[in-house]
Amino acid sequence: MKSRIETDGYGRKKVIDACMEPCAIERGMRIIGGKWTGSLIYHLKDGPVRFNDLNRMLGGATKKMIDQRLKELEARGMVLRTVINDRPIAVTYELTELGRSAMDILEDLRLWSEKYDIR
Amino acid sequence: MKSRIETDGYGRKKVIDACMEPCAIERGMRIIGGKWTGSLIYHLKDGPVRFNDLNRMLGGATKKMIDQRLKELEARGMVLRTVINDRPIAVTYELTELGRSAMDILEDLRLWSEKYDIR
DNA sequence: TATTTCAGGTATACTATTTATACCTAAGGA
DNA sequence: TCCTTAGGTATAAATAGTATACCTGAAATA
Repeated sequence: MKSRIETDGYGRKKVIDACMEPCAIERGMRIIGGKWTGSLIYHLKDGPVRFNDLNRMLGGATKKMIDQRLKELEARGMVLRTVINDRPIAVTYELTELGRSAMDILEDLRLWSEKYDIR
Repeated sequence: MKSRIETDGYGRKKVIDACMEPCAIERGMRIIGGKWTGSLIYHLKDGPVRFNDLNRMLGGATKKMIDQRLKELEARGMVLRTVINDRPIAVTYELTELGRSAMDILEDLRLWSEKYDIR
């Protein structure tokens, strides 16, 4: 975020150093701000959860969405997928250290949302 | 976020109290997690900025996106639009108190993004 | 025994959001 | 005169998200 602005005598401003590609905020949001991603991470905060339980916990998200988000997070090393049993298949998802590192942001977001009654 | 989980002897878990509608995290994300919204707010942190300057600062977002996001944020009372001049038209956008209240979250997100080199 | 349920997903079709590109009006500068 | 700037809007195409149904194998229910 290097961009600066200078103002001339007429109140006109000039951008001195625009950020030409997604800045840190934007890059972060693309990860934890994807639809359902934040909720997903947040619901994993207390330890491993199984796929269908996540699905039930996030009323409103489809299995496809959950699946896709979990795969994204796994690919980024934020979530760990473990097959705990095949036949009957059973899988759990849990946060890695990196995944857990986002919890503070999400907790702040939750508090903010509740404080200002965001709907 | 009332949902709880109970585990039986086989590692199977049951959701006791699922959140059936978007929880606080999700509701918050729908506001500041929209594409470009976080960046937009963040770039307003140092005071009023004009439309085309925002457009230049957020390399990658189109005017249409910027316009739409600013209108959303204005409608939520997070941003204030002021016409400082007509003929030649000049408009500035700035954060309200509510808009400013989201800055801590965004600042944390920025630090997180940079610390873990999120791309 | 037959049907339904659950696990963890995938397939298909549809809708909504985002992007790319061009354009608008009025004023000012080269 | 032509080009640029301001603050947007219009149109079409690409991408993302949703709703719904379905798959395999095991186990519980009728």
